[in-house]
Amino acid sequence: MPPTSEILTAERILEATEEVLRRHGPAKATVVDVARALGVSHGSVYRHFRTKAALREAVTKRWLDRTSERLAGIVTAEDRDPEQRLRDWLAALFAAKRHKAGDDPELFATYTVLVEELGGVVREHIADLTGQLTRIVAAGTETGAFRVTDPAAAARAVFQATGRFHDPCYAREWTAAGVDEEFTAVVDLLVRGLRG
Amino acid sequence: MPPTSEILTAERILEATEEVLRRHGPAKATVVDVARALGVSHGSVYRHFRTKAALREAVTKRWLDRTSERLAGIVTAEDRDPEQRLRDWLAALFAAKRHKAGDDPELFATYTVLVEELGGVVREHIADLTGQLTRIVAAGTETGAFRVTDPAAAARAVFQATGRFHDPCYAREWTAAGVDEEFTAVVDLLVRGLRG
DNA sequence: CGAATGACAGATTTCAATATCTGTCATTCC
DNA sequence: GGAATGACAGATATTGAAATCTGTCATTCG
Repeated sequence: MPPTSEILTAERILEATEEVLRRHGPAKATVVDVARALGVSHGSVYRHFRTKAALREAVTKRWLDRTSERLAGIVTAEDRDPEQRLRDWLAALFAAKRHKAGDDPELFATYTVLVEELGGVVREHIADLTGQLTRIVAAGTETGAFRVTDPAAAARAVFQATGRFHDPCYAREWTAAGVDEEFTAVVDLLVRGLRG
Repeated sequence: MPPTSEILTAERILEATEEVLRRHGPAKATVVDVARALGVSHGSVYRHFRTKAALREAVTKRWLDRTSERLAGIVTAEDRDPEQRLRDWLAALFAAKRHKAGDDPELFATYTVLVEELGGVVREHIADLTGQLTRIVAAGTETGAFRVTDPAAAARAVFQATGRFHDPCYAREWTAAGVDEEFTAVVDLLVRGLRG
């Protein structure tokens, strides 16, 4: 019944790590804490993750991937035209980030710190997201809804132009009044630009 | 001849403050340091600025205003059409920020920290900048170059959508390869959107 | 035999004492 | 008399010794 009796897997370590991060924050969360939470020695944790940095990286990647997976469904939603899919996707990204930031601010702040120290993981995540966006823009180009010469470049521009609504450095402004109108204004402007 | 012989003015205190900030950084710069640099007692500094926070605010406002003033000239450049003026203005804003960040990274980092703790000053500065943008967008609406219903809202959207190229939180990416192409891609997309 | 342990060295963090700073104001100086 | 000073109380920052953590590895355990 105690977790001690179960087999120690990487996944269980990641779960415990997230819990420790939520409790202690990024600065004070230690590998020893994680081991304590699992009822094992810290040496056992090092069997699954070579360094503390690797553990932090893995748990952050896991967290970012949860968002990517949610959005992936919108890319292939054939029941909506590309323009609507683009709007849905951007709105879903904004909503996902805003909920993460609003529901558990401690954990969000924690991951924001982690994300800053993990350049590679973030670049990969952003490449993943702009890849999804590219597929939507390309679909719109094919149907004639959008008129762009380079869907990938356009997707990158759209992603960067909406940074205010998904980049953690703006998180504190996501609760301000009127932010939804601002979001709509930016997205409308971008969609008009894509239509050419 | 020594600065001690000159009259102690708010401006001289602000100059000394900027120098102290450049040398010591935002965390270690003290009012005593400023007074020492001027060869006066720290009590004299408090005659001109009620608190340390007020001094930091004044020096930051001065720094931000230097950028606003440079850009104001572009708003009224009658020899260029509104679309070109918009492109010029955004490029000038990006160039100004990028140079500030590149030429004196220490001081830029310092002011970035100050800006973060001074919500009011920044809001005012942003209102100033979006006000300038609004005048350009409104001019374009009058000539028919742009088709927007609310120039102020459109200006705000353009400002927010270009955040990646003027918000200090992205400063570290302004030296990356390809950032100029990214800037052009975003501005092109926005201009197309304004043309409707 | 492979998984887990815990003692260990060196690096990092904590904590409490010590020093410095902020902001005030009675006094000095010109 | 108005500007400047410097002593002062309370708040904040620095410092270095002690505690904790990271990462390794010889040993134990099942």
